[in-house]
Amino acid sequence: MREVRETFRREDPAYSVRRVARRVGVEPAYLSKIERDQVAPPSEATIRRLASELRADPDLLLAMAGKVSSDLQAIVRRRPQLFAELIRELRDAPDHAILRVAREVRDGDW
Amino acid sequence: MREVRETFRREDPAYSVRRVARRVGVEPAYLSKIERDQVAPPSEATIRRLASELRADPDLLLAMAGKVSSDLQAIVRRRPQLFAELIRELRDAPDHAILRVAREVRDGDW
DNA sequence: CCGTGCGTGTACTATGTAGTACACATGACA
DNA sequence: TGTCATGTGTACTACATAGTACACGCACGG
Repeated sequence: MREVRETFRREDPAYSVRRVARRVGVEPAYLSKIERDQVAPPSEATIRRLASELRADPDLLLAMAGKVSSDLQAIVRRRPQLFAELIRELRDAPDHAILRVAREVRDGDW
Repeated sequence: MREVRETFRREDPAYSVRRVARRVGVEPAYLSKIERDQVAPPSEATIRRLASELRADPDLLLAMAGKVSSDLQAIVRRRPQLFAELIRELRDAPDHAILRVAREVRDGDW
Protein backbone atom coordinates (compact mmCIF):
# COMPACT_ATOMS: atom_id res chain seq x y z
CA MET A 1 0.00 0.00 0.00
CA ARG A 2 2.82 2.28 0.82
CA GLU A 3 4.40 1.49 -2.53
CA VAL A 4 1.16 2.15 -4.37
CA ARG A 5 0.86 5.57 -2.77
CA GLU A 6 4.52 6.38 -3.38
CA THR A 7 4.09 5.48 -7.02
CA PHE A 8 1.19 7.89 -7.38
CA ARG A 9 3.23 10.47 -5.59
CA ARG A 10 6.06 10.40 -8.09
CA GLU A 11 3.70 12.12 -10.50
CA ASP A 12 1.53 14.03 -8.08
CA PRO A 13 2.57 15.58 -4.75
CA ALA A 14 -1.06 15.38 -3.63
CA TYR A 15 -0.29 11.78 -2.64
CA SER A 16 1.69 12.53 0.48
CA VAL A 17 0.72 10.74 3.67
CA ARG A 18 -0.78 13.93 5.02
CA ARG A 19 -2.81 14.84 1.95
CA VAL A 20 -4.17 11.35 1.44
CA ALA A 21 -4.95 11.01 5.13
CA ARG A 22 -6.91 14.26 5.01
CA ARG A 23 -8.92 13.12 1.99
CA VAL A 24 -9.55 9.72 3.50
CA GLY A 25 -10.54 11.26 6.78
CA VAL A 26 -7.94 9.95 9.21
CA GLU A 27 -4.97 11.39 11.06
CA PRO A 28 -1.66 11.38 9.15
CA ALA A 29 0.09 9.56 11.97
CA TYR A 30 -2.53 6.83 11.75
CA LEU A 31 -2.17 6.38 7.99
CA SER A 32 1.59 6.28 8.39
CA LYS A 33 1.25 3.47 10.91
CA ILE A 34 -1.20 1.61 8.71
CA GLU A 35 1.23 1.65 5.81
CA ARG A 36 4.00 0.25 7.96
CA ASP A 37 1.74 -2.36 9.64
CA GLN A 38 2.40 -0.71 12.96
CA VAL A 39 -1.26 -1.00 13.90
CA ALA A 40 -4.11 -3.41 13.36
CA PRO A 41 -5.84 -2.93 10.00
CA PRO A 42 -8.40 -0.12 9.88
CA SER A 43 -12.15 -0.55 9.73
CA GLU A 44 -13.91 -1.69 6.58
CA ALA A 45 -15.20 1.83 5.92
CA THR A 46 -11.72 3.32 6.15
CA ILE A 47 -10.27 0.58 3.96
CA ARG A 48 -12.90 1.34 1.33
CA ARG A 49 -12.12 5.05 1.29
CA LEU A 50 -8.43 4.22 1.04
CA ALA A 51 -9.01 1.78 -1.80
CA SER A 52 -11.03 4.34 -3.70
CA GLU A 53 -8.33 6.97 -3.15
CA LEU A 54 -5.63 4.64 -4.43
CA ARG A 55 -7.74 3.10 -7.20
CA ALA A 56 -7.28 -0.31 -5.63
CA ASP A 57 -9.72 -3.22 -5.44
CA PRO A 58 -11.61 -2.94 -2.14
CA ASP A 59 -12.10 -6.70 -1.91
CA LEU A 60 -8.38 -7.22 -2.27
CA LEU A 61 -7.44 -4.60 0.33
CA LEU A 62 -10.05 -5.99 2.71
CA ALA A 63 -8.63 -9.47 2.24
CA MET A 64 -5.16 -8.18 3.02
CA ALA A 65 -6.63 -6.76 6.20
CA GLY A 66 -8.00 -10.20 7.07
CA LYS A 67 -11.56 -9.13 6.38
CA VAL A 68 -14.36 -10.03 4.00
CA SER A 69 -16.60 -7.36 2.55
CA SER A 70 -19.73 -6.97 4.65
CA ASP A 71 -21.99 -7.10 1.61
CA LEU A 72 -20.60 -10.53 0.71
CA GLN A 73 -21.16 -11.65 4.28
CA ALA A 74 -24.75 -10.47 4.09
CA ILE A 75 -25.33 -12.48 0.93
CA VAL A 76 -23.89 -15.61 2.51
CA ARG A 77 -25.86 -15.11 5.72
CA ARG A 78 -29.13 -15.09 3.85
CA ARG A 79 -28.62 -18.74 2.77
CA PRO A 80 -25.89 -20.02 5.07
CA GLN A 81 -25.97 -23.74 4.32
CA LEU A 82 -26.15 -23.34 0.57
CA PHE A 83 -23.27 -20.91 0.36
CA ALA A 84 -21.28 -22.81 2.99
CA GLU A 85 -21.48 -25.96 0.91
CA LEU A 86 -20.56 -24.20 -2.32
CA ILE A 87 -17.65 -22.24 -0.90
CA ARG A 88 -16.16 -25.26 0.90
CA GLU A 89 -16.53 -27.22 -2.30
CA LEU A 90 -14.56 -24.54 -4.13
CA ARG A 91 -11.78 -24.33 -1.55
CA ASP A 92 -9.30 -26.34 -3.57
CA ALA A 93 -10.70 -25.71 -7.01
CA PRO A 94 -8.39 -24.01 -9.50
CA ASP A 95 -9.00 -20.34 -10.26
CA HIS A 96 -10.34 -20.99 -13.72
CA ALA A 97 -12.99 -23.32 -12.35
CA ILE A 98 -14.33 -20.61 -10.06
CA LEU A 99 -14.26 -18.14 -12.90
CA ARG A 100 -16.08 -20.51 -15.18
CA VAL A 101 -18.78 -21.15 -12.63
CA ALA A 102 -19.23 -17.42 -12.14
CA ARG A 103 -19.64 -16.95 -15.88
CA GLU A 104 -22.12 -19.80 -16.08
CA VAL A 105 -24.19 -18.09 -13.44
CA ARG A 106 -23.93 -14.72 -15.13
CA ASP A 107 -25.21 -16.22 -18.35
CA GLY A 108 -28.30 -16.87 -16.30
CA ASP A 109 -28.97 -20.44 -17.21
CA TRP A 110 -31.40 -21.20 -14.42
CA MET B 1 -32.80 -21.62 20.23
CA ARG B 2 -34.71 -21.61 23.43
CA GLU B 3 -37.41 -23.68 21.82
CA VAL B 4 -34.90 -26.20 20.51
CA ARG B 5 -33.45 -26.68 23.96
CA GLU B 6 -36.88 -26.88 25.58
CA THR B 7 -37.86 -29.56 23.08
CA PHE B 8 -34.85 -31.64 23.98
CA ARG B 9 -35.66 -31.08 27.60
CA ARG B 10 -39.11 -32.56 27.37
CA GLU B 11 -37.41 -35.92 27.00
CA ASP B 12 -34.24 -35.32 28.95
CA PRO B 13 -33.80 -33.13 32.02
CA ALA B 14 -30.12 -32.78 31.16
CA TYR B 15 -31.16 -29.99 28.83
CA SER B 16 -31.83 -27.36 31.47
CA VAL B 17 -30.20 -23.97 31.05
CA ARG B 18 -27.77 -24.75 33.82
CA ARG B 19 -26.72 -28.18 32.55
CA VAL B 20 -26.31 -27.09 28.97
CA ALA B 21 -24.42 -23.98 30.05
CA ARG B 22 -22.04 -26.12 32.06
CA ARG B 23 -21.41 -28.47 29.14
CA VAL B 24 -20.97 -25.57 26.74
CA GLY B 25 -18.65 -23.81 29.13
CA VAL B 26 -20.51 -20.60 29.96
CA GLU B 27 -22.36 -19.22 32.94
CA PRO B 28 -26.03 -20.19 33.20
CA ALA B 29 -27.08 -16.54 33.49
CA TYR B 30 -25.27 -15.83 30.24
CA LEU B 31 -26.92 -18.67 28.34
CA SER B 32 -30.28 -17.56 29.67
CA LYS B 33 -29.68 -14.07 28.31
CA ILE B 34 -28.50 -15.44 24.97
CA GLU B 35 -31.70 -17.42 24.57
CA ARG B 36 -33.81 -14.36 25.25
CA ASP B 37 -31.68 -12.07 23.06
CA GLN B 38 -30.87 -10.00 26.09
CA VAL B 39 -27.23 -9.79 25.04
CA ALA B 40 -25.26 -9.56 21.84
CA PRO B 41 -24.67 -12.93 20.18
CA PRO B 42 -21.80 -14.96 21.65
CA SER B 43 -18.46 -15.59 19.98
CA GLU B 44 -18.09 -17.98 17.08
CA ALA B 45 -16.45 -20.58 19.32
CA THR B 46 -19.30 -20.49 21.81
CA ILE B 47 -21.88 -20.64 19.04
CA ARG B 48 -20.17 -23.73 17.66
CA ARG B 49 -20.20 -25.51 21.02
CA LEU B 50 -23.84 -24.58 21.43
CA ALA B 51 -24.72 -25.83 17.96
CA SER B 52 -22.99 -29.12 18.61
CA GLU B 53 -24.78 -29.49 21.94
CA LEU B 54 -28.18 -28.84 20.32
CA ARG B 55 -27.43 -30.79 17.13
CA ALA B 56 -27.97 -27.64 15.10
CA ASP B 57 -26.20 -26.48 11.95
CA PRO B 58 -23.31 -24.22 13.01
CA ASP B 59 -23.50 -22.21 9.78
CA LEU B 60 -27.16 -21.53 10.41
CA LEU B 61 -26.68 -20.50 14.03
CA LEU B 62 -23.75 -18.29 13.05
CA ALA B 63 -25.89 -16.65 10.39
CA MET B 64 -28.60 -15.99 12.95
CA ALA B 65 -25.93 -14.30 15.04
CA GLY B 66 -25.03 -12.09 12.09
CA LYS B 67 -21.75 -13.91 11.52
CA VAL B 68 -20.11 -15.98 8.81
CA SER B 69 -18.00 -19.00 9.70
CA SER B 70 -14.34 -18.02 9.91
CA ASP B 71 -13.27 -20.95 7.76
CA LEU B 72 -15.49 -19.71 4.94
CA GLN B 73 -14.04 -16.24 5.35
CA ALA B 74 -10.55 -17.67 5.10
CA ILE B 75 -11.42 -19.44 1.85
CA VAL B 76 -12.83 -16.24 0.37
CA ARG B 77 -9.87 -14.18 1.53
CA ARG B 78 -7.45 -16.39 -0.33
CA ARG B 79 -8.97 -15.35 -3.67
CA PRO B 80 -10.99 -12.25 -2.87
CA GLN B 81 -11.87 -11.02 -6.35
CA LEU B 82 -12.87 -14.40 -7.69
CA PHE B 83 -15.13 -15.25 -4.81
CA ALA B 84 -16.48 -11.71 -4.62
CA GLU B 85 -17.56 -11.91 -8.23
CA LEU B 86 -19.12 -15.34 -7.84
CA ILE B 87 -20.99 -14.58 -4.64
CA ARG B 88 -22.36 -11.25 -5.91
CA GLU B 89 -23.44 -13.04 -9.07
CA LEU B 90 -25.33 -15.55 -6.95
CA ARG B 91 -27.04 -12.97 -4.78
CA ASP B 92 -30.38 -13.18 -6.53
CA ALA B 93 -30.05 -16.66 -7.93
CA PRO B 94 -32.68 -19.17 -6.82
CA ASP B 95 -31.67 -21.78 -4.27
CA HIS B 96 -31.68 -24.64 -6.73
CA ALA B 97 -29.23 -22.83 -8.97
CA ILE B 98 -26.71 -22.52 -6.15
CA LEU B 99 -27.22 -26.14 -5.25
CA ARG B 100 -26.75 -27.22 -8.82
CA VAL B 101 -23.54 -25.26 -9.15
CA ALA B 102 -22.24 -26.81 -5.94
CA ARG B 103 -22.98 -30.28 -7.27
CA GLU B 104 -21.33 -29.51 -10.55
CA VAL B 105 -18.21 -28.54 -8.67
CA ARG B 106 -18.35 -31.60 -6.47
CA ASP B 107 -18.51 -33.81 -9.53
CA GLY B 108 -15.09 -32.36 -10.20
CA ASP B 109 -15.44 -31.45 -13.82
CA TRP B 110 -12.42 -29.18 -14.03
C1' DC C 1 -39.74 -27.52 56.53
C1' DC C 2 -35.53 -27.47 54.05
C1' DG C 3 -32.18 -28.34 50.82
C1' DT C 4 -31.52 -28.74 45.90
C1' DG C 5 -31.80 -27.40 41.24
C1' DC C 6 -33.78 -24.05 38.48
C1' DG C 7 -34.12 -19.47 35.62
C1' DT C 8 -32.89 -14.80 35.79
C1' DG C 9 -31.75 -9.73 37.34
C1' DT C 10 -27.90 -6.67 38.45
C1' DA C 11 -23.28 -5.37 38.59
C1' DC C 12 -18.89 -5.74 37.11
C1' DT C 13 -14.63 -6.61 34.05
C1' DA C 14 -10.90 -7.79 30.70
C1' DT C 15 -9.58 -7.45 26.09
C1' DG C 16 -9.97 -5.74 21.47
C1' DT C 17 -11.12 -2.16 17.97
C1' DA C 18 -10.41 2.03 15.82
C1' DG C 19 -8.86 5.47 16.08
C1' DT C 20 -7.22 10.99 17.98
C1' DA C 21 -3.86 14.51 19.68
C1' DC C 22 0.42 16.44 19.98
C1' DA C 23 5.19 16.90 19.67
C1' DC C 24 9.38 16.31 17.22
C1' DA C 25 13.15 16.09 13.71
C1' DT C 26 13.91 16.62 8.84
C1' DG C 27 14.46 18.48 4.35
C1' DA C 28 13.11 21.90 0.64
C1' DC C 29 12.94 26.41 -0.88
C1' DA C 30 12.52 31.45 -1.19
C1' DT D 1 17.75 31.89 7.69
C1' DG D 2 13.24 31.39 8.66
C1' DT D 3 9.07 28.97 7.55
C1' DC D 4 6.55 25.38 5.80
C1' DA D 5 5.01 20.80 4.76
C1' DT D 6 6.29 16.18 5.69
C1' DG D 7 6.66 11.49 8.17
C1' DT D 8 6.54 9.46 12.52
C1' DG D 9 6.98 8.34 17.80
C1' DT D 10 4.39 8.45 22.12
C1' DA D 11 0.43 8.80 24.82
C1' DC D 12 -4.16 8.59 25.32
C1' DT D 13 -9.29 7.36 24.66
C1' DA D 14 -14.22 5.97 23.51
C1' DC D 15 -16.79 2.21 22.44
C1' DA D 16 -17.69 -2.69 21.50
C1' DT D 17 -17.12 -7.57 22.59
C1' DA D 18 -17.58 -11.44 25.37
C1' DG D 19 -18.20 -12.71 28.91
C1' DT D 20 -18.07 -13.65 34.87
C1' DA D 21 -19.88 -13.40 39.69
C1' DC D 22 -23.36 -13.31 42.86
C1' DA D 23 -27.77 -12.97 44.66
C1' DC D 24 -32.61 -13.66 44.51
C1' DG D 25 -37.17 -15.96 44.38
C1' DC D 26 -39.50 -20.15 42.95
C1' DA D 27 -40.88 -25.04 42.81
C1' DC D 28 -40.52 -29.77 44.14
C1' DG D 29 -39.17 -34.08 46.56
C1' DG D 30 -38.04 -36.38 50.95
